[in-house]
Amino acid sequence: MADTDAKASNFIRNIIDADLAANKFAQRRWSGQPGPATSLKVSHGGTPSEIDTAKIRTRFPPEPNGYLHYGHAKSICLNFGLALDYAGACHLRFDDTNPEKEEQEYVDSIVDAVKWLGFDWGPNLYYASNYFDWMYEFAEYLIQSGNAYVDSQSADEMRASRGTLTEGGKASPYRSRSAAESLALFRRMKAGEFADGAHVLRAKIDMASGNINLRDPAIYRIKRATHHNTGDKWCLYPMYTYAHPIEDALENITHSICTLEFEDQRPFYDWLLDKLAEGGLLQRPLPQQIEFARLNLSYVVLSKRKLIQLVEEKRVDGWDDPRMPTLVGARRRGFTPEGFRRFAEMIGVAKADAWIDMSVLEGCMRDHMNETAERRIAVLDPVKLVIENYPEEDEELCEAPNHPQKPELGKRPIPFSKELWIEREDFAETPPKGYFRLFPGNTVRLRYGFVVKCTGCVKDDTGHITAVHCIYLPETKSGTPGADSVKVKGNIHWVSAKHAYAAEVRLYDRLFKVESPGAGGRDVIDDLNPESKRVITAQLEPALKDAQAEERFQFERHGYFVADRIDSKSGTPVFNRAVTLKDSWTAK
RNA sequence: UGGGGCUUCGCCAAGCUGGUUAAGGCACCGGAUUUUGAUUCCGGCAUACCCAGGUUCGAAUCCUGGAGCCCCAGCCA
Repeated sequence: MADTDAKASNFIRNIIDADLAANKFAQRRWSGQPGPATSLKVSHGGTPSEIDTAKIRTRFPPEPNGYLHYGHAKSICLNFGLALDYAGACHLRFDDTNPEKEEQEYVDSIVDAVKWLGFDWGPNLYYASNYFDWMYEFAEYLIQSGNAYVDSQSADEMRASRGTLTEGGKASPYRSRSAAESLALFRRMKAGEFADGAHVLRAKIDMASGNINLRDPAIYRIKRATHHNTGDKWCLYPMYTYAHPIEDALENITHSICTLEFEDQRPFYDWLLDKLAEGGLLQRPLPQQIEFARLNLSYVVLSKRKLIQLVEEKRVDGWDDPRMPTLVGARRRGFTPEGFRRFAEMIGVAKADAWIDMSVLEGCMRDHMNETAERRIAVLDPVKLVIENYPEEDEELCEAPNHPQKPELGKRPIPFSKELWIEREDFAETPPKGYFRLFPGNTVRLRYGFVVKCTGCVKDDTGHITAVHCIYLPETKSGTPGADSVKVKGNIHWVSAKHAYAAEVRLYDRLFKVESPGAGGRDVIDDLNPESKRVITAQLEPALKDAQAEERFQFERHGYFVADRIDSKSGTPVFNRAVTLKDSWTAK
């Protein structure tokens, strides 16, 4: 994955370049562990802290409350990619400050997903919840320095006095409470003396600010819930707004990259860290928050609420359904990590709201698998082809290259006999204009086999074609001197009927049939593509019987398929279609 | 005049410390190769940068005014 080509410029790289040119981070120290400035004077081992050797530090900070999706892939590639390019480090950090929503199951799946995408956080796997003690101490400092107070209004009262988008808010009657009184109350909150919601700790900033986030945001709330990591140690938990900047600072993050909706939060981010640095609690330079536009993909929904709906209403087969835009789903679908990385590179990073067409992602997957997937033959909609002049009991081997552009991947034998399966759509009794496959009187090559001439077809009482007939030209076998003695335009694939492996194949297509599912107030359910999943029994070349779970192939003239990692059994793989081949014929 | 942000080819996106023929990718359209109607290759593809004024020898880049779109009133993240 060593990318030597210059990366496309973007505004974040420009910021980093400027920071590095100014030597902004040269004196940062890092003891090897996250911690406040006070812990940096000497490291935990008792020796002086070292200069941070990571040129930059970024982080991917998911909340473990759901499965990662395509949108996260963009952020992961961005953060880890930047760290790689700049000889920095990227931390995987669980932003687990709300125990009511978070579960171990999700942290496990997130770890798997990031690994699967090909990234490595080394020793830098962290949990916000491990910083709760420091966050608490910092909060006491804020109270003592007059920058925070305990508010005893109800949630409703707080909302009412916060004002509106166009009018400032009014101060809480508790805003003028003395630091000593707030501190005492805060300690009692920690000790569990109050019911949930009875009090809240608020930063004291500016109730009249045009930016609502600066109107004394709540930073700690009482919440009795068992935390997946800290258990029942705490009954009050920090809010994201307060916790996130501190997490970044404790971890020496240089560039804290997040999505646009947090832009209004940045003034608070800076305010908080500045106050704490003033108090000697954090080292400077402080991390800086940088916002970029999140991924919007056509034909896809990425909102957690809607994804949950799909799963709960059983519109899909779970979170890892190959049609789901989750990373676990993508993996089962046969999408590749390289494809995602290519996609992230291709769409770039900017601040303008952009809609990327799903076909771009599909194209990236196609590109990558075109380079890497071995070719195999599969007949998805089989109809018999009977070779009239081929002896009944005979059979012979033909040879097929595993990759047309990579001879080093070798060849494999495929058996040939009198009765073959071919694709129903490769025969036409009356061919449309421009059609150059099988039709009465026409010759085509059976790919890697012989040239055959179509003699007609057989139908049942209802007019349904049950078999196609042809004669073969024995001297035209692929790889023999006479192979090219007969020129043909058409080239179709086939599988020997008596040697074929009949397998379950799932043909997946886009989950939604419209560009913006759920737009205009519609229920996303109404926009579901009824043909997003078709399960068929296909006739595959015998070699495919040995496919290993998660092995990917190009089924020639069809697309890219993967042996399902869950349902494949040894000797009986089941295949999922990841994406079709580009088709400029049926597109017409 | 609540606050913040965005607007460059069909889709992304460089460029924005003023002077380039306005990068690059994807898509698309030609043509060549091809035992995948795939791939690959070669060629084409913005006198134009949301609009209107202004400054300047010169503006996508600076100034003024305007338009459109997105985000914010959780004790969610």
